[in-house]
Order: sequence, then structure tokens, then C-alpha cells
Amino acid sequence: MAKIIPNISVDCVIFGFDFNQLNVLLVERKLEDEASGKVLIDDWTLTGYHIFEDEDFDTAAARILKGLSGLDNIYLEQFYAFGAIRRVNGPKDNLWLEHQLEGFSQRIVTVGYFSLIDNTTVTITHNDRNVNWFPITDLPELGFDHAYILEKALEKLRSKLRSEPIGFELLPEKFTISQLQRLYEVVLGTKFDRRNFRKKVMQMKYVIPLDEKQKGVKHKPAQLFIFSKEVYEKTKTERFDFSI
Amino acid sequence: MAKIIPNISVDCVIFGFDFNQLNVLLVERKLEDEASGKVLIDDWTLTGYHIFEDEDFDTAAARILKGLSGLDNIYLEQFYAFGAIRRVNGPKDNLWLEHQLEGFSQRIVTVGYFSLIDNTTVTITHNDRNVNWFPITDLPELGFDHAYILEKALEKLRSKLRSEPIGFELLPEKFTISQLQRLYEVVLGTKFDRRNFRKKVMQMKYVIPLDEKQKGVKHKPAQLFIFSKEVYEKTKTERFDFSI
DNA sequence: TTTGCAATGTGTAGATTTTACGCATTATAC
DNA sequence: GTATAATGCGTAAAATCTACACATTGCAAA
Repeated sequence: MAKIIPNISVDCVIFGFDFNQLNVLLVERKLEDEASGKVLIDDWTLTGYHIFEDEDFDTAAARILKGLSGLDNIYLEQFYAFGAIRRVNGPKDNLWLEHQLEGFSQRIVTVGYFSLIDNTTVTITHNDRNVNWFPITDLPELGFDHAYILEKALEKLRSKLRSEPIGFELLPEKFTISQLQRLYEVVLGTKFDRRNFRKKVMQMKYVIPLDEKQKGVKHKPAQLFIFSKEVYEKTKTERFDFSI
Repeated sequence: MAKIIPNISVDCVIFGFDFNQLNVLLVERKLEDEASGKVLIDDWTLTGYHIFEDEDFDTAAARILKGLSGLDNIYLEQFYAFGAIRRVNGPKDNLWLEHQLEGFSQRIVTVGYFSLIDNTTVTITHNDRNVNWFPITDLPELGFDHAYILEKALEKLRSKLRSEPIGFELLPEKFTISQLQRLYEVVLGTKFDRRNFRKKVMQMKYVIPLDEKQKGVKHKPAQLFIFSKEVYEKTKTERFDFSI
């Protein structure tokens, strides 16, 4: 394996949706004093790692994601690069880095990626560290400047959700209109009229109705739909908002 | 002065508008063989430089901009980080870097910023290298991966112009509606109906009419307007397009 | 078997926004 | 003073968005 580049890393903000809430994947950062057993650090961070010398940013992000989910072809997008001098500066951060990188003390800049997956079906694992989904409304203490990075990622997700069909990445292949609506409402923090929402989605040619219904629900089962990226690419027209 | 970080740089895509075209500022990259006088390299690049050890990305970008224009408080925004392994790989690029960095051969990653200024009033200078405005429709040969970086910057500029009031940064403080329209048409590559465009702008509370008219034109002089960032911030409402 | 429940699924009128135009006005230059 | 070239304003039709009410369907409990 190639050497890592010590002052450059990639952090992935992995978002998941469970039909109810928007979640983010975090890794536990735990350090105990070997002699006393005293817990020196116990908080959480985003999933990230240094880039290797023979690796692009995109490749590094995909590698991290694959390591956790086992999946390729996940939605992944670079959203911002973080290089503030004091971005990693808390006593815990320094302690952690000393322990991990042994003496490397330069500033580490990081490139942020966000990723969207359906967290009802994907299982996330990590060799030796705890990994967990947390609802974005109820986060634990975050290490480094990861609270800030997460905030930026959320901003980007929200803004992109308004103008491009990325929401479907958070749903299973087959979904109902209500699930899609719930997703929009949760991520954007708004409410939509059920009938108008449906009307809007119905006129999107790339949201294709199936001859199939929801199963296992204790009420009238809803029709299922799939999203077609191909149809979207073909039918999208350059929109102009000029909202400024 | 602090030391530079050799594997990280910032590149600024400086856009200017002259009431007619969208321009970009480029620096000549020229290298001659000292013995023979033969021209080894003669092409153009974006304006960029390594970051210093004690400097944030934003600070580095502002420094580069200030060095060229003498101005502070210019619109500046990070748009993408470029870290592809072969992003700098042409024979000319290698020759140039050898000459500049003497033996440093690692990959250099760069963080792209774009900047907007009114190029009718700002004078750009550089100590020892040629600097020039080029219309984006008529560019010279670009070194490194700067053609790609410029393309990405343009994309970002266009998309942001549609949803936020950044176009005013490309105009002088006082401008006419026609000038604003021309700007939108040139950057976005579209045509607008003059009357409808005016109507749209007129309902923006933050575009404020002055009791003052254009001077030195050989036709009916138009009314001048200014943009108020304060009014914009106060009156903006969270818009929702959901165009996907 | 019936009945209640909890969602789904559809339609319409009014308000708002966008689009497509036509014509009068006003400095300047000849 | 007259032609020129752009500014400035208004209106009707089309399209889109908003608000809102009622019937339908499958499951589950009685």
C-alpha cells in the first residue's frame, strides 16, 4: 500500500434516512490511559482518513465509504475544503493526533464529502471502533471541527435537495410518495400539503409509477414508484429561477 | 514571513465584467532557456500560490487578490478542491514546477476560489509577470489543469447567479437595469425580455433607485440603481424551488 | 361478518406569477 | 428641428401555485 499524505485528509458526512429521521454516521473516538485505565477521550467523529499518495480525493472518499458499507456506487459529492489554522485544536484533538500520528504536528487540511444512503437496508461496520447512526436532531459531542463540517454538509444537502433529484438516494429503490414527502419535510424542516406535493411529483416524468403496492402496512397500501436517472437526464431542462 | 506549505495551494478565478463581456484574469507563464534564449514555455495560468503555514485558505485567497488588485473586501468564495493525481502532469507543467520549486515533486492539491470584480475601474498589476483580462469566450492556452478549474468556477458562478444576488459584485456601485440585464445574459448565455426583466428587478426591494441618471451616453440616459446588501439580508425569505 | 381506523387518492376554484407584446418618451447628433 | 436609439410603462392571456373536502381501500378489532 502506498504511503499516506500526512497533512491532507478526506472526511465523509454519511447521511442516512430511515423513513422517519435524517441520520448521520459517526465513529467513536475513545482513548484510555493504558496504565490507569482512565478514559481520556470518549466522543464521536465523522468518518475520515488521510489520502494516499496514489489516490484522488474522490477515490479516497469512495474507499472510506466502501470500507464502512461494503458498497460501491453510492452517491458521493465533495462539498467544501476545510483548512482553517485552528480547525483541530482542542486538547482532546491534540491528544488523539499524538496517539495516532506520533509526532506529526502540522496542520491537517481536510476535504469534505457528503454521501447519501438508505439506512434501512445498509449495515455499517468497522473493524475495531464503534460506529453508529445518530439522528441529526440529537447528536453526541463531536471531536475536531466536525460539528462545523457537519453543519456545512447539511446546508449543502438542503440546498441541493431543492434543485436536483438527490433525495431518491436516501430512499430504497421502490418508495411511496408519502415517504418521499416525509424525506423532504424532515430534511428541509418544512410541511407540504399532501395533495399539492403529490401533484408536483406526479408531473416529474422521471418518477415512474409501478404496478405494485406497499406491503405489510396496516392501512390502505400506497403505490410504489421508482426514480429513473436516465429519464431525468433526458428530460431535464435548464431551469432559471433568478430568485436572488 | 512564514514558510509555505509545499503541497497545498490556492487558485483564484478572478472574474470581471466590462459591461460587455465576462472576463477572467490570467497570468503569463513564460520560461526561456537562459543559454539559448529559446522560449520553453509561454502560456497562461490562473492566479494562485501556495498557502503559508500560518494562513487559512480564505486568508490565502484574499492575499492573492489583494496583491493583484490592491483591494480588500472583494467577493471571494471557495468553490472546489482539486486533488486529482495527474492534475499537473504536462511536460510544461513539470518543467515549470522544477524551475519554481526546485526538486519538490509531490502532488500539489489546490483549493479553488472565485472572485467577482468590476473590471472597468480596477487596475490589476503584478510585479514581474504579465497579467491580463481575457474574455471567457476567447481564452489562450492554459497551463496545469486550469482550463478544468475555470470551467468548474464558471459552473458555480452561473448556478449561484441564479439564486443569489452576486451579480452586483461585477458591476460598479451605480448601474442601470440594462447593464444588469446584459450581465445576466452574458454570464448565463440567455436572452431576456427587456420589460419583464425590468419588472422582475423592480420588485426586488434591495435594488434601490437613485435620483440620478446615466451621463455621457448618446441616447436617453437611464436611471441609476444601487444594490443594498443590508436590505437583501433583511427581506430575503427562504425560497423553495423543488425543481429537481 | 361487520365496522372503525388510518392512510391513500382525486378535483376544483381562486390567487399569484410568468410570458408576450405595443407604444409613448427623452437626450443626443446631424 | 428632425432622426436616432435607447429608456420606461401597461395590459391581456397563459401557466403555476395554493388552499381545501370528500371518497376509497385494505387491515384489524369487535
